[in-house]
Amino acid sequence: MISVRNLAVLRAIIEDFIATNEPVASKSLVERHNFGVSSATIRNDMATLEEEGYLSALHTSSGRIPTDKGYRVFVDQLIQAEAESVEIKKSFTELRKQFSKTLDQLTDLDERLETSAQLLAKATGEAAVIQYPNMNTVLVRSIEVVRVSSNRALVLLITESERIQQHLVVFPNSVTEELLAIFRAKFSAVASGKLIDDLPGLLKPVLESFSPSDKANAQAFLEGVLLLVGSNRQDKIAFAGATNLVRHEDHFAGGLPSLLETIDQQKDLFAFLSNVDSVKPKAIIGSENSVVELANSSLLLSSYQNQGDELAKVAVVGPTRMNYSKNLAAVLALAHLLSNDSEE
Amino acid sequence: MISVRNLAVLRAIIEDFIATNEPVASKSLVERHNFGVSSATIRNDMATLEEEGYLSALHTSSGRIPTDKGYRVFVDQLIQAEAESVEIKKSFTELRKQFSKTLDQLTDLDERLETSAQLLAKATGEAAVIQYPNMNTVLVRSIEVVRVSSNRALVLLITESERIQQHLVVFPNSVTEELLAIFRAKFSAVASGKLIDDLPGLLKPVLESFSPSDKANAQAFLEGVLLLVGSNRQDKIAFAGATNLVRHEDHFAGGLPSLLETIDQQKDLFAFLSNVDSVKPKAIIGSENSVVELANSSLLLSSYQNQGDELAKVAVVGPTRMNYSKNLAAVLALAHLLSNDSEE
DNA sequence: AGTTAGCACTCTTATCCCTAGAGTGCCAAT
DNA sequence: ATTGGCACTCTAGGGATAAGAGTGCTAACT
Repeated sequence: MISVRNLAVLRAIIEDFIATNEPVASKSLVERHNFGVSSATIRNDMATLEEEGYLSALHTSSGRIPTDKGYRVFVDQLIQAEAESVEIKKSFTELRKQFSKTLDQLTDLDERLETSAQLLAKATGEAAVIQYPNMNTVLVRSIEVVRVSSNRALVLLITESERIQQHLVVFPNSVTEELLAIFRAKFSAVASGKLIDDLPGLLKPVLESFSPSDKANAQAFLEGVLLLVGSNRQDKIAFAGATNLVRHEDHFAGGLPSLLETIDQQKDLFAFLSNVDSVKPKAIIGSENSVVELANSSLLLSSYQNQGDELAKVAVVGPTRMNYSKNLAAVLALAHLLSNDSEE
Repeated sequence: MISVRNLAVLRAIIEDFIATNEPVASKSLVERHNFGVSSATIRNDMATLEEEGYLSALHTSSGRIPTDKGYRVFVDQLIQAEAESVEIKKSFTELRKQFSKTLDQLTDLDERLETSAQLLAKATGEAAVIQYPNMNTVLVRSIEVVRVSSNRALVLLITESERIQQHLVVFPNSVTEELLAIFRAKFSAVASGKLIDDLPGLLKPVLESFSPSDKANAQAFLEGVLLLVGSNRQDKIAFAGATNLVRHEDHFAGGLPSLLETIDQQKDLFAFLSNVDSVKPKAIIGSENSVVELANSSLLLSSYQNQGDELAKVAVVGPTRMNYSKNLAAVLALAHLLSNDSEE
């Protein structure tokens, strides 16, 4: 039923619509693209495409705009062709280089992800969402401590992927350098090489080995460590590019404020991203979206990994008429950088 | 020329205008406020206020809106009365409590200021800007180091105000724990008790004391420290609440994008804030503003201190018709929390 | 003197109506 | 299957008009 030219026309319409944000007319199509046929023929194609549900018209005598289903086949083609597309590949390597320039210097997890989101938002001109990594499969390298004052110290958790997190612990009693060194040695010895998730169970028994006089401080130390462990569990996301959403304000009929609130709450969005079961890049277009507030936006996402284990997702949020090909390259580039597979 | 009731009317008009964002009519004024006079009388008052430049009318038969000059006397009154105002005082203590709940746990400078900006933005419903503190008067307590891998270590700079900054240093050659301890000891000994600003000059000579084999690593260590010092000099600001600006989009006739860019660039805004020479809270209203992009917004700002030395400014950015009294309380509360005067 | 009622006057905003133009859908011809 | 041609539909924009909101002014009142 759908011919090759039909698809070409669909593709052209989507491209033009993304570029202009105006319903596309048969005449302007033949002007811009070389179909070698007249506008009347294109009109016939458009009619069949509309019958099949790939296009819709605002009213009888307006141009056509793509439906979600129309975007769907377009994006599917795009993702399919992603590996071969010279254009995407070029954009990918360029962005990868550009991103790594800023990212390579950052090791603090928060800073790294926050910056990543900002980079992605800037590169795409849309909003960017990055899930905090799932640390289930990451091993602890060591626990470190730095004394700040008589009763304060910074506790650091260092993983094999060299992500560093820290927390300032306030001790009930003053602590000496020596005591902190003992804390560090005992806890780090137990934690080293273990899964982050297992730390709570493993470290608690260590408490028993301290004399009553040190126990309160050791407890505070332990709580500091566990807080770092816990902070890996929060269903946190990094978000950037809110101002880009504003540019498309009119597109989000449901109301931008409610959309921003959903993002602020993080939980829903995090859960939603987690439930997308694809490791490969994927687009979720308009009405396909189960998060109501995103109903007339698109999500373009991919996942990043650690040694092949999926850590979390990277996504771009924008209007259904976003530039999928450009944004796909950006998402892939960032996902690649955040992954630890190709560690030098 | 300006009577007491004139001022009361001005005040009422401003309050109503802030609340409704509609030109205020004489009739609605007498309905909402108890002036005990008729609308005709109010009209006379409004006429004199307009003659004196406190009000303006969009067209002959519309209500009146405050001019920048009108806001000026209103805000001046407010700041004058700030100390006595029960309302502001109550709001102040409440917000202070609320802010401190989240802020007290944060010691990392970036995190602390970023969160502060977010809190302020949320409390005011406007955008918030916080200057990074001027570290000219802050003393270094110590330099610390944590080994992460054979050629990486986290270098930390701890100040007397217990602000902590860190940076991951990558060494050209691998380093042992012992060597790092020596680095730490030598550099920290020199830096301790000194002004941050003086570190570059003081630390460079230390390099000479290392054997040629260690020099490259020591150099990397030093560069890490200096980078931390340098990051205090960047004219950096923390910003939050961009989405709140969007709500007032129509108000920023000059264009929101350019405003956001100015904020993104940071430099201009930082310089501008630095040049405001008031330690006391201050409002900068609309056209008084020398930063063009802020020309039709207001800035409500105060400064925070360390032992009486001004560190930097805290500000709220919003439309000229923002809620000055509420926002003043919030700015004061945050400035108070960021100050180190009342250190426990 | 200051205040007030009353009314004419002004300007905006909404609504209706109309027309020009863009674009399609379809038919008959190729 | 494609195309030129043309009727048909719907929108966007431009007056024109009417209703309503609000002021400014005058003359009367306290």
